[in-house]
Amino acid sequence: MSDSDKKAELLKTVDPASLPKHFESGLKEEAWHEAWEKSGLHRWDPERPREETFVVDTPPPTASGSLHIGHVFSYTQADVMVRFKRMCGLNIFYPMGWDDNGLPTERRVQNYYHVRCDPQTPYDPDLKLEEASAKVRKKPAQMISRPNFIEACYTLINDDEAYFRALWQRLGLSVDWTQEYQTIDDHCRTIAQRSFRDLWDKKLVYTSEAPTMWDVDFQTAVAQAEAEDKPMPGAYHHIEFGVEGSDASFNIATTRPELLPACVGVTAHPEDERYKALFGKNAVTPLFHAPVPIFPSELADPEKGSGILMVCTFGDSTDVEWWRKEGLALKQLVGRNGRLVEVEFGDDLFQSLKPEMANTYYAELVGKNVKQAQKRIVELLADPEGSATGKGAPLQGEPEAIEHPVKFFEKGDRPLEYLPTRQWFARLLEHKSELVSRGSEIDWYPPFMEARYRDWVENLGLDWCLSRQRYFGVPIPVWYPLDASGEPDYENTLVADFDSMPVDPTVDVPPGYEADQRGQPNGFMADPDIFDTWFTSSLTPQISSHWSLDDERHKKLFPADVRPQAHDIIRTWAFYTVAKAHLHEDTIPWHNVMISGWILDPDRKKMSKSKGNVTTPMPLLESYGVDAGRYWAASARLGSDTAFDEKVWKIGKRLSTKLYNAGKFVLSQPGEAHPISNELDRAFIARLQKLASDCTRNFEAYGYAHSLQETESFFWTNFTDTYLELVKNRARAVEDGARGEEALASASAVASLRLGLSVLLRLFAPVMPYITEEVWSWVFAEETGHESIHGAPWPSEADFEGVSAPEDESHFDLALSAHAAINKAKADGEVSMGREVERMTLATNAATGQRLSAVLSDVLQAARCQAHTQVEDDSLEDGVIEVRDPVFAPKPQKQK
RNA sequence: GGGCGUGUAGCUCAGUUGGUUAGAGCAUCUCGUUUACACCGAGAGGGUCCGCGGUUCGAAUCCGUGCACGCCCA
Repeated sequence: MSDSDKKAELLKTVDPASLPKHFESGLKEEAWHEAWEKSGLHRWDPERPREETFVVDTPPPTASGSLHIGHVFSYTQADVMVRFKRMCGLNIFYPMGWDDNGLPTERRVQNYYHVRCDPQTPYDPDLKLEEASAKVRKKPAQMISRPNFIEACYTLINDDEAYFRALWQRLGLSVDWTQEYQTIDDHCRTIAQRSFRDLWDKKLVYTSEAPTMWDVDFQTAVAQAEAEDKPMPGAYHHIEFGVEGSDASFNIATTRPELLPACVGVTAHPEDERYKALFGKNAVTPLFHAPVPIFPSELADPEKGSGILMVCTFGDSTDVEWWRKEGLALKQLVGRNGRLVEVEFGDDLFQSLKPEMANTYYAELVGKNVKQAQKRIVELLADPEGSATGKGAPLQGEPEAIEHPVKFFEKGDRPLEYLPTRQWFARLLEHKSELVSRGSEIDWYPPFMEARYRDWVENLGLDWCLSRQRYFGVPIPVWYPLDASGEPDYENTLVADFDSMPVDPTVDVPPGYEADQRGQPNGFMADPDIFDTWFTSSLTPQISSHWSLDDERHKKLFPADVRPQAHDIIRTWAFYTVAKAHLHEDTIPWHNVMISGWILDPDRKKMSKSKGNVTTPMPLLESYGVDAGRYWAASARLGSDTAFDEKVWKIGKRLSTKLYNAGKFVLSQPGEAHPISNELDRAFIARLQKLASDCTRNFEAYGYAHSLQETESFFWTNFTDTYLELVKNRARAVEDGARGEEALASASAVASLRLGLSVLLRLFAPVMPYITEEVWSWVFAEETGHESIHGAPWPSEADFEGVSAPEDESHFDLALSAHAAINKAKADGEVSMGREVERMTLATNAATGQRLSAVLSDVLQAARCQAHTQVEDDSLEDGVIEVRDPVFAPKPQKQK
């Protein structure tokens, strides 16, 4: 034995017999999750500087929503990036929140317990609620007090959140669970209310009574971002109007005849010859005989209907525009509950040339909902008595059926109405261009998603309505003084002080007042409303950074590095978050946005509860293992919608199994530590090095899917199926008694296999945290001193420093080709790959033959070739190896 | 109607700045049990790269146009 041999360190190995036959994913997932929690691996270190920190602005899921496979998809994609950054040595700040305030929770509570909140009902401290049975659901909902309702909300969200938390932990999201929050908790209330106060001080919020989109079932205002168009069947009703002081008449076309009593004007295009003569005159409505002004407007489309139309308060957003611009009367017809309110024709507002007739007709409509009222008024319009001209029934012909877009609250069941109500707004319209440029300061992945953001901002038509007439949310921290007659004075709003927050204005008293002045003349009243949920969730970066509460922490965590989210909420969550950061601190909220695609069902349809095509994750995770699910999620590039395909989970599981087995083999090879010296080994390492640098480049551009694909393909085609087979015999030589040069060559193979495995495991680690951790723990944990692979360094130049470059990198491909050529010969001969080759001829051109000699011995050993002849055939192309006249040994007898 | 995206093997998807004969996995067929792995391996077949037109020595890739699908917005 030489001196160097004596000094050589014996490698730590694993005994394959001691390991279970298969990777037991369920058991191991639980065990590793516990280990990670215990070691604090995912914990943020507040002591390290900002430059070394990677801050994630995690989406707080709506815990009351249904859990489906799309969650696994997008949250995994974020976690894969986080795990990469952690291995790059960054101090990860990865919090988790629950978006539990607001309407989704209320709705779930209403359904689950079959209750409704009634602010007039007194609090019942002994109230016990149970999940409503089918029988109970048939009866009217139980009315409960506001505090009882809010208690019920808390009970339910805690259950829902526990369920989500369990999934996240199972999924292996490397979240720092010490940084958990709920958007309803006191901390978030404080941040949200302070946000309001800050905007108030900057004169960026205001209250006004203005027509606002209103959901008649939830009885709350909604913002532009929450409204969506749905195609609905409707019908043009052609109705004859008269002209005051003349025999003239014209027909308007409307889809909302029930708003005829609220008609406040008539308009047509200024260039429309048919109606030019009418501008400046008054029209007279049928049935109600109300005189209303006829005015020109560019917004009237001469091609649509008859080209002339009635303006009502309010049929749609254009009505609001005309009403504002022309200073028209406000005849509000639809009440907050969606029913037609009582009005009296003949007074100053509801003018009528025939008040008695008008009131008789209107009596048929009052109290009806919009749909019922429409049905009735169409009947009334068939009455010739109601005509404004005396020329017969006002309704001209049959209604003409059409399909047209109707605005709905995204969570609502009936069309939105426009109601003038007092609401709070944030000034966004005047900041549109700045918000567009903020968008371009952010790096979007994929880049085209920025266009979605920009389009939305550029098309904003309304300021942000941020008050909601609901219960379970953050209260608007505002009171109004009451004058001597007890009427609120909205001009002198009392906004809570920064330091007093969080406040509940329905309980707390504004500065300068006493509690007993609540509701009294010259006293005060609370604003009863809560914030739009987005008002709070647009502050997630500030909630995590403790904005306004801890400056030092805030500086370390804001702006964040990345916002992961899906593309459906660019107009809401992403947009409002950018707006808040801009308005509060004149900056962007994060430097990067990664936008996940959606999971569609196998027919490429959106998954939704109502369609019944939702896939739930737990059973899949149970049968394929978490790593397989993560593999599926990480196979999809950012931004691309993907049809759900269980096959991909199967492939993930196969990969996990292969890693387990390859790890078992490589790490069971005994030997001493020696450098990688063999040419084939060095050529392999050169390839590996290139792979590692490609993966790093891809990951840095959020191309985790590309990295995974390359790693997987390398692992299979350059490692397990080939390189590993080629060097297997050489690696085992030491066991078989090799000495001297042979022993060093053997050690080179073992070292190279181990380096290959170590690098590949780390490249896979962000995607498949469990199997890679398992294999890592056998040997590498101790050997490297990095107890967890997820705390080990991402593969870099440092891993390859001790390995000298091969003479010729292409030796690797050549060895693979030779191996493949012999395999093909065996396949053609219908013998097993393990069959010995007694003799064969290898044909190559001269140059290839020369190069082949550098790696031939491994190839021949792997192919179990006893004898061979090499011939030159210059008709063969470079790199091509042909096996000629192979003679296989007889099949060995089976041994008992 | 406007914007964005997608269209490649039976299926799910790669395909970089234009560059040999367009790839992978699954599925199919044939063969093979070998001491890491049968939750395996070897081999084979399978393509009008949505259509049309253009730029170019050369187009899945660039340009124009049409079609289909999805999403966002009117």
